[in-house]
Order: sequence, then structure tokens, then C-alpha cells
Amino acid sequence: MTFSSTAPDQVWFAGALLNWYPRHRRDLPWRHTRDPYAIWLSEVILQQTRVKQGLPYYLDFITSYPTVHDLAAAPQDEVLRHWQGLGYYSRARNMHHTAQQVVQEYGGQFPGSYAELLKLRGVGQYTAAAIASFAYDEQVAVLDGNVYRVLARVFGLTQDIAAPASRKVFQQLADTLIPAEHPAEFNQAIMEFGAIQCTPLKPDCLFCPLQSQCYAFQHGMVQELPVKSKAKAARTRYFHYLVLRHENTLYLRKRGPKDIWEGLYDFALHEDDTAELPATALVEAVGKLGGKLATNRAEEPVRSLRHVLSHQKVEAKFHPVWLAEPLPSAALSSTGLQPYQAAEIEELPKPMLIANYISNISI
DNA sequence: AAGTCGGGGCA
DNA sequence: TGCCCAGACTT
Repeated sequence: MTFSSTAPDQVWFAGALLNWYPRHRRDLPWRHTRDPYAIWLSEVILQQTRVKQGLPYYLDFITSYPTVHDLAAAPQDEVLRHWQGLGYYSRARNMHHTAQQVVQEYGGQFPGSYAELLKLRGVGQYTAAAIASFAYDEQVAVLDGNVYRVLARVFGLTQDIAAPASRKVFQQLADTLIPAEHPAEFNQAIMEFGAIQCTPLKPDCLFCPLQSQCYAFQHGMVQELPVKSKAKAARTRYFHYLVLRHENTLYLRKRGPKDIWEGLYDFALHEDDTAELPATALVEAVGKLGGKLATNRAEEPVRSLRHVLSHQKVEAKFHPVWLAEPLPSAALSSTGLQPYQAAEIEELPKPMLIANYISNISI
């Protein structure tokens, strides 16, 4: 790759960042260790997640599961329960799987190189580079949202960072920038610089050490870079939850694959293409399960909650239904529903939509 | 290459 | 509201 004569010198760029970093770095717990397990844990948690949001989860996980053996031995429901609220739950399932693989196939030792780390489930190019550099000082450049932004601005790259094909350009540039001497510090520095100084909305260009060499600043294009195409609009889905209750139990079931919230627990669900259902539909649904309606219960209000995900908007209605007797076993086996008491429900991993609903009713 | 997968924080 | 966040996986 070649640069125009006005492009910042590559050695100067690394030097400037390595000078900036120790003066501005945040004190974060995963920066005090070279244990690949702890670093891997932090990196998986921080995928598509701000440090502020991920930090308490990291502290909880490293305390609850101090070694990869502890994590591998834990039940999946327990791991997902610790992950509850962090989103992108495939990360937790993949993390759990990888912990078990590291114990069983690698004797509890994490792979020692970028190429080997890349083979682990849930470990992509970014995470493999992060672990390899932070834990092993391997000279492999990380490329995350921060790095995309910093490189696009400083070097004036106009490729659409949302397009997978653009990755090559940025990765090649990052590979030429990372120094042999301090690869880990360089990776930390460029990401921290993106997170603190070269921020998406209002970057602190006034006090930026790269200002004199920054393409975007010199050309008045800070607001235009990086170029990123818009995501398509989220679709709306209508969830009608049957909150089946008998005495002190609620019926929930574990969600399956090929949809949101895999592995988490919610109520009996009827999805429809409309927010409104005829009143008879509920009674009919309960009857279909072989449920008998209780007659000694006061009518409870239907609650509506809206929940926004990356690619979907869920409009949920919760319909409380008191049963006169437990659901027949045939209904349980066909739906996967099981009765749970309040203390048990607390331990189940649930989507925030469900957790929020439950926290506002009395059980 | 495009689609899918969460939730929270911010202006 | 819209955008972004220490991305990875599936189709």
C-alpha cells in the first residue's frame, strides 16, 4: 500500500498513539492480567458492547467463574442467567461451548496463537487478534468499530465501513501501522483513542495529538468520516403472551433456535400479524391446551410492552390467565411449558422484556 | 454480500 | 428518534 506525501507517517502515527495512551487510558480490570481466559472473557463480553455496560458483567463472570474449568462446568441456564440483559445471547452460548472445548480438547490451556484462537467458536478476527496481542504479544492488528473510525478519519479512507469488502483495506492499513515492539499497547491505544478522543459524534479535535496530520480534520470532513451505509429499518412483530398461572406457579418455556432469544425463557406465545386479537382467541387457546379457567379470580389487566432490538420491534401483550387446575402433561410436552415458582423464575435466564414484565406483577 | 442477533446510552 | 457500541455467524 502506498500513501500520498501528505499522509501521516506510519511510524509517527504509532508513536503519537503510544504517547497518548498512558496519559489517557482508563483503569480497567482486564488490563491488569495476561491470563488468556480473563482476556477472552472480557473481549467476548465487549463485542458490540460499551465498556460501561460490559464492566459489571465482566466482574460478575470473573468472580463467579474464576477459571475456564469453572465456566465449563456450569449449567447453560446458569451462564445465560449471568448474561441476562447483555444481549446477543449467542455470545454466551458460544462462550460456554468454547470453555468446554478448551477444557476437553486443549487440557484447559487456551490456544497460543492468532491462527489457533480463530478456530474457537465465537472468536472471530477481532477477538483472536485482541487475545493474541494482549496475552501473547503477537503482532496482529485489531479492527473494531473504534479502529475503523480512527483510520477512516486520519487517513481519509472513504470506503463504506458497513460493507464487508471494505475490511481488507482497513486491515491492510492497520497491519502496516502496528509496530513490532509494542503490539499490545498499540492495539489498546488505538481502540482507547477511538473510544475517548476520536468519538463518533463530537470528537475532541481541539486537543487531538493527531490533528496536524489528520486527513479529516485538515479537509473539514470529520463529520463525514467514516462513511457508513444505513441499516435497513427494523420489522415489527406482534407477540401475544398467555401468562398461564395456577396457584403460586407460572408456566414458562425455553425458547428454541432460529429466532431471537434462543435459550431464554418466556411464556406461551402466539405471534400474529396484528396487535389486536378477538377476545375469543384467548379462551380458545387455553382450551386447546386442555386448561380449565379459574372462576374465583378477579380479572387482571392486559399489559402492553414495547421492546426494540437491532432488526426487530416487538409489540407484546401479556394476557394473565388463572387456571383452576394444572395443565395436563400432554400440553406440557407439546409446548415445552413447565410450571415454576417465583424463586425458580428468578433463576431462569429471561429476555429483558419478560424480566421487566415479571418485575411489575405480583407472584 | 446481506441478514440476523440485544440492550443501553446519548444528543 | 437515530446512531453507536472492544463482532460473529448463517445464509
